[in-house]
Amino acid sequence: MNTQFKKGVLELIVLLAVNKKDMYGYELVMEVSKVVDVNDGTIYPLLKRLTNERYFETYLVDSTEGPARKYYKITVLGKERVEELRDNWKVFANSVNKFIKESMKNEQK
Amino acid sequence: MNTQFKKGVLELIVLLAVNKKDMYGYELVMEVSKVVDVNDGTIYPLLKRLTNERYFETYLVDSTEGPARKYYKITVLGKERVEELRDNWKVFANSVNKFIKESMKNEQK
DNA sequence: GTTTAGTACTTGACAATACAAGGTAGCTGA
DNA sequence: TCAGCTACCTTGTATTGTCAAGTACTAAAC
Repeated sequence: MNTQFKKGVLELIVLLAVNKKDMYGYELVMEVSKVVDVNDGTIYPLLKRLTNERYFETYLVDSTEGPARKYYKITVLGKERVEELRDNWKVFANSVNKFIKESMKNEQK
Repeated sequence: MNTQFKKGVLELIVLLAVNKKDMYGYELVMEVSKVVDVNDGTIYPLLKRLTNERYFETYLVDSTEGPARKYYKITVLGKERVEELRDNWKVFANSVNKFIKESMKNEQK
């Protein structure tokens, strides 16, 4: 998996996941891993940052399977951020795809 | 424009452009700018890196409009790299798009 | 003939983000 | 009790893009 492609996109994926439903860190690692390979040491600092930036709020819930789970819940600000990033991504991905198509028309032999 | 999205993709775009035809640095800055906002101070170091990694070869051509132009020409290794990155990008972009679609189905109100 | 605008490239300090590796600690079942 | 899973967190490092500054060449305007 190309590490560089992930830059910035992980934030979008995490926001999208939490936007769908409240999730705890470990659960998010599993969920996000379905889409892109990701290390848990990448997710936790990201969650912290997004919480600091007021996109998430957190609450603890006891678990019978281990230590308490820290759940992340999206805020109004977070919802705005999801939309912003989602739009940015679409525009970006479309321009890249367009450029790829055009450059495949006449490659050098 | 989201800076982070660009990471890694810029390499693909530059490779695609040079794969299409030999180009000089300044020309590439203009060409790539059509797709994504980019700083010329970003492109030149990237070209140097890609040349060091044997994806490009270079040659100088005099110009009547300023200093000599350093042209970049793609190598066999570079062509392989283009294909690899292009495939990686497609897989990556598709998974992200799929995840976006799925998460839009049932967002939290 | 000197200034100006545009072309062309380089360098170095900096910021953001992902990864690897490591640590802490709770719970369950053998 | 201790192995294995769950759950969370931190630190050091590498990669890559940005920004700012600078060098230098040419043509055309003045």
